[in-house]
Amino acid sequence: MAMGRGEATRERILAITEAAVLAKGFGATSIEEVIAEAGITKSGFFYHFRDKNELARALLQRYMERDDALLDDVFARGRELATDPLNGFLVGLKLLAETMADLPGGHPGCLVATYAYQERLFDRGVCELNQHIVFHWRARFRTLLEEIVEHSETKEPVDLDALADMVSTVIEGGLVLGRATGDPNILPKQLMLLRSYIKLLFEPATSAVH
Amino acid sequence: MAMGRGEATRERILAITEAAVLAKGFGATSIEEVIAEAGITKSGFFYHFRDKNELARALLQRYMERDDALLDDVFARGRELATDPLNGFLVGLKLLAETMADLPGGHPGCLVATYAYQERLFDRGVCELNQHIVFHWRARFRTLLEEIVEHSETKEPVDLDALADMVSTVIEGGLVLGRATGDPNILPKQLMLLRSYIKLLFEPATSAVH
DNA sequence: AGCGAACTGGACTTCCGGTACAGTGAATTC
DNA sequence: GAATTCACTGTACCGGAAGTCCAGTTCGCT
Repeated sequence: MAMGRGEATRERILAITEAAVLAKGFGATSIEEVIAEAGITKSGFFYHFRDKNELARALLQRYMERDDALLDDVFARGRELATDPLNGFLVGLKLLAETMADLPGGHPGCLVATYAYQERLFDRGVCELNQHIVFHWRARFRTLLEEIVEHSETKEPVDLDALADMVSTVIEGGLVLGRATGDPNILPKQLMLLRSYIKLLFEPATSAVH
Repeated sequence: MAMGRGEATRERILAITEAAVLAKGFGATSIEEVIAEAGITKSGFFYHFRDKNELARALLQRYMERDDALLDDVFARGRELATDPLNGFLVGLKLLAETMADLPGGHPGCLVATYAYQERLFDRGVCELNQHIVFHWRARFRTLLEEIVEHSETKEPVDLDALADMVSTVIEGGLVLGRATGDPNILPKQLMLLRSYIKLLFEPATSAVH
């Protein structure tokens, strides 16, 4: 990425802010501390972002792009390693769990959740972007699930949108519990339980012993 | 509850603050707006709470007690309506989903999650209480699950602590998604999917049509 | 009537978000 | 190489909110 001088500063501000926001929330992250760490002045900051809201939006945008790339990669690799869509999805979930487990200190948390619990702080644009991200997740996982149901039936009748949402639900919930307890292993374990559900739901019943 | 004059004011402050915190986060909730709504002065506020941190702790304490009472009730009723522990748990989950769905405007959100994403604002006592609540949930659901495994085996090998955590995970994740999208139905639906998992996991395979 | 709990009133400090605007060095363009 | 533009700096200021201090007041109970 060739970055101009301005772009590099903007990126530095975003990186510093993201760490701070995930560590202590958006409201508790002061512009002053960000500019102190970035080595710029307040005027410099407001040259790049009109206000804190614009910073929030840019941050969420950046977060979404990276998150998207990670999920693309994980589930594409899962699909490559497997012979059918169901197995691809299961491998993808396992890879995701491993990726989350391998992060030093655990996943730092999700900006979507951070924003969801501070909505009044933000303007409509930011809230809409947050909503869009969740719907984007839903569409992503639904696509994968639709490929699965073409090959195998579910043992219980389920709403595919809700099932797609369950992936996001488990990730968000796992992150909340992980943060609240300080245990980074909760998220990976929860992802493996979700995997177990998907497996039970789609795999033909085997009477085999484990 | 017979309340003294002081206790009533304290309770009023907590009720107003809880609504505000769930609506826009703790950082964005100013003491000034709380006292304005409560009709007291700043001095009056600081007579009851030393600082914002003590308010946070009292709020979380209150939240925990109510949450506890609700879960006690729901799963006790579930157990009464059913013949065995597994069915009792499944009915409890359904009752919980219905309770959440019946709340006007949906569940307002969970304070544990709110606090989890703003930890640096709080002192150790508050963070420890937050952690304690999650472990308390784990113990609660684990107890119920242990009764179930005494009667029926799981089809997949699962860690009971992780499975107990999954209830909290789905609730927290469902709330995050519900808040982010503005759709209060997500949480109930996710609870029903969790129910479906528990069912598949413990119920002997039936070849019956749904 | 008197005591203590539950406040009121007001003055003050610090920190932060945000505004305003004039100035400046480095790079790009003509 | 002069002009322009970008990417800032420096300074000064405002309003809101957390929090402190303390003196005074009202209410309920014994």
